[in-house]
Amino acid sequence: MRKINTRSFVRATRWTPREINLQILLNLVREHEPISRAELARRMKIGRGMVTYLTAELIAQGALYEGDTVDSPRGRRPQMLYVRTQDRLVVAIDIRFSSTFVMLTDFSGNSIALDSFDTIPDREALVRELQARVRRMLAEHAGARHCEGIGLVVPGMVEQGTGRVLNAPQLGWRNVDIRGPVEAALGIPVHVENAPIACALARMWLGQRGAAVPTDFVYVTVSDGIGAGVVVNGQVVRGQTNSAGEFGHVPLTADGPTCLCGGHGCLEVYTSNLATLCRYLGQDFSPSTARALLTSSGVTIAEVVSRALAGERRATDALQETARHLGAGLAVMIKTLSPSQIIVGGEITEAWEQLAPTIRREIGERSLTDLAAETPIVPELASAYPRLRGGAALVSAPLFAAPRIA
Amino acid sequence: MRKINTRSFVRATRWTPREINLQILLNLVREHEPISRAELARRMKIGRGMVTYLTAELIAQGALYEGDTVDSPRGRRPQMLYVRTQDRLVVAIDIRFSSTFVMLTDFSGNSIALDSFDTIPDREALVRELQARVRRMLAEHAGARHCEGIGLVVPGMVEQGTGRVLNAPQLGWRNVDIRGPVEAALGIPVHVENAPIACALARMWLGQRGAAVPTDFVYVTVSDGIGAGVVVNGQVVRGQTNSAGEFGHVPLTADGPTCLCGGHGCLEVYTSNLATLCRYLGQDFSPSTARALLTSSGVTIAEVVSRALAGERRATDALQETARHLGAGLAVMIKTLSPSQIIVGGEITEAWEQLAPTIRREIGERSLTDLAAETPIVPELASAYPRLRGGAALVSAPLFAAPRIA
DNA sequence: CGAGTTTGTTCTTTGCCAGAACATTCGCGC
DNA sequence: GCGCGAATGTTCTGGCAAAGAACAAACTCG
Repeated sequence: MRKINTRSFVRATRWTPREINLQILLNLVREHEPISRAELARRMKIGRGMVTYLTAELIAQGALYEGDTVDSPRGRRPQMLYVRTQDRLVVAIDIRFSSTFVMLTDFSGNSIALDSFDTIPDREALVRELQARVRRMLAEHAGARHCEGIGLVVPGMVEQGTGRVLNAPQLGWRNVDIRGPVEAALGIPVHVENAPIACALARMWLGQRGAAVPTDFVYVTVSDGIGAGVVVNGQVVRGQTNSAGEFGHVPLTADGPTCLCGGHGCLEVYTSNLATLCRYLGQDFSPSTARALLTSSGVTIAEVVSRALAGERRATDALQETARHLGAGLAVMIKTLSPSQIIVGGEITEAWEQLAPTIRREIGERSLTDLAAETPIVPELASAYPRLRGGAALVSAPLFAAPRIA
Repeated sequence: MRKINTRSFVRATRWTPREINLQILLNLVREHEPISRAELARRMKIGRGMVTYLTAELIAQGALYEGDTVDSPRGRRPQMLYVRTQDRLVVAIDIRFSSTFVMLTDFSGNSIALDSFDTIPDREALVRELQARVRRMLAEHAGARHCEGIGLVVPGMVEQGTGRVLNAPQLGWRNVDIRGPVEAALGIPVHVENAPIACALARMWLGQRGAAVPTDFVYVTVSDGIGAGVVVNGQVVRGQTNSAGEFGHVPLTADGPTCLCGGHGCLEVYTSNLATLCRYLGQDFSPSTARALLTSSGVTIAEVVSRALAGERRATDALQETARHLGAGLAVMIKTLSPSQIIVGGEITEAWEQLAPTIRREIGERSLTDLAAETPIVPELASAYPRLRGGAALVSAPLFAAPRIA
């Protein structure tokens, strides 16, 4: 049951049914390709004539294409339909504290080329560098294919609509327009999004064919901070001030270490990679000094994870402690949102086999119901480049989104 | 951007635009009544002819009615339209631990008659008592008007669709079908809902005319426990297992008092009315003994609140402590959901002037941004019977809800 | 009392869904 | 090789609702 917003509704016109049915058809093809017109007619419970009519428009638009006919037990051989994704390109850009990644993908998020460089603090220089690298990448790998958009992912709050980066502490950006300069430099439409939300969008829109796509889930990113992209009723939760999903600053205890946010005992001060590293080094976590300490020590989270996998006690202990607190944090998400699953991303997922039992136990101890305790917790490896896939989703998803009506 | 669920979509038919536009029109009349056809045409950006056509159907359905013509500076006098709510009745039932309330209202949630009795532990006897009281109430007050539904509100988890009460600890109900027996006893369709969600629905659907209706907010109920009804993107958040919104069991600190849920330091053990009362009596809170202690002492939360209003130091101190922890709890909601406002219901709101500064200060200390710190916190007095209004909303809201398409 | 203005109704046109009819293409059996 | 049945895909006609013009109604003002 959804309320109609009478201040910003979209009334139905004579073309509305067509818009809706075109989108349903496109999504059905996407999830069941290859699929014939007759099969689509059965699934949508409309006549085959209607399907011919609708597909003709989608083919003319370039959204679908016809493949070969295939064998069938009897009768005329059906002609299969596919979504045109392979020759429609996206450049996904992931700007992080230390490195910036650029990936060329198709509309399905399949990687074509990958590039990375040290993040340049000066913003104008960064845009120039991006311009050069994206142009080179397109020249070398695009061929005749067309790049239809750039999906830019940043570790921070992004204003919906304008694409303005409101606050990205790791980059030191406050109220920065990154979309404008990049769009001007490359002449391609740019979409900007917060990293955890982008990861969630990738899960929602670029999921495996045939896999049940969840409509209520949380994507938790464990890196220098803890972020979360929350999806409820098939839509991302942004909240009034674009700051929803800040589970990283939910306190686990009132008298814990001080966090950068000014609070005490935030989830983040126990479970971020910085916290895990400090623990590994035997140092108390202090948000102001952690970064300096770690650059001087030279140890990275990837190293701690691989040492834990190799069986080094100090590393496994540090990670177990992280897992304990992470479990407590995930329990809060389960209580407040009751998601159908939680996806965890970040370097520590490489050691998931060590972490999972501890996380599961902590959740079990804190769950209100047995069903809640069984909420699937799914790791996503950093090697799948979830942020970059999210960037691809930013560009390709609007093609498949439900039309905004009423 | 919303994803189309290809497993349970509703395709658009030839009548879909009509359905959508009828609902938009109905909602516009509701929020701007009295309103003329010409004004509706301007707001919907359609021709007046179309409005005549659509209103004719709504009038035939009995959803709208024509009022008198009114003066206008020049030209033909417009004929005003109204939503027919006054002669369409709802029986709202609120079953609580100690008392059960029955209210007869119209479709706008306006009270016509109110009745209450001690909650009967035996379920069959309770249903018989409800049957008798509802019948008497309808006989005495309904007149020629028709009761179109019963909205039943319970303090516990309710399964969407079946109306089954999965777990209501205060009533000792587990997996109870209350809808079936009441429907059978009275022959009127029954809708069952969890109390905090019902309160949120009342806010969303029975808000004041002309007032901006928020599409992202949280309704927090402070009573024997802490509950929350969460609305995101104009829809209630239920989650996978109908257990979303359990902010009452989010821990504020890891080593606090033990809660009934088995956790430690839950928001509920600091801020529920039981906790406040124990604090007032100078007793440590223990969930298992609290209820017995309070029945023996005979003090109620309403008394503590009135003593605080009278200036009794022990009472104001107890409430201030509650407000401090409640502020910490609300800060968690603001961080995770970024709502446009939080509504607080319960007896303690009578002392809101004492509580508000403390709550505001605690939220301010814990907010990530200035905007978040300014999130409006709005009290709703118990005298407004929010649960019963929620019961009314359960019946009347579906009439106004957006059609389910795509 | 007529001109001007606004409201509300009626009527025609246009576009899309719905469903029947038709064309196409295959396997199978004689 | 040819007819038949079956399934796919296309075309055509009908009906309904939106769009918008034309018209009727009702009021004010000079």
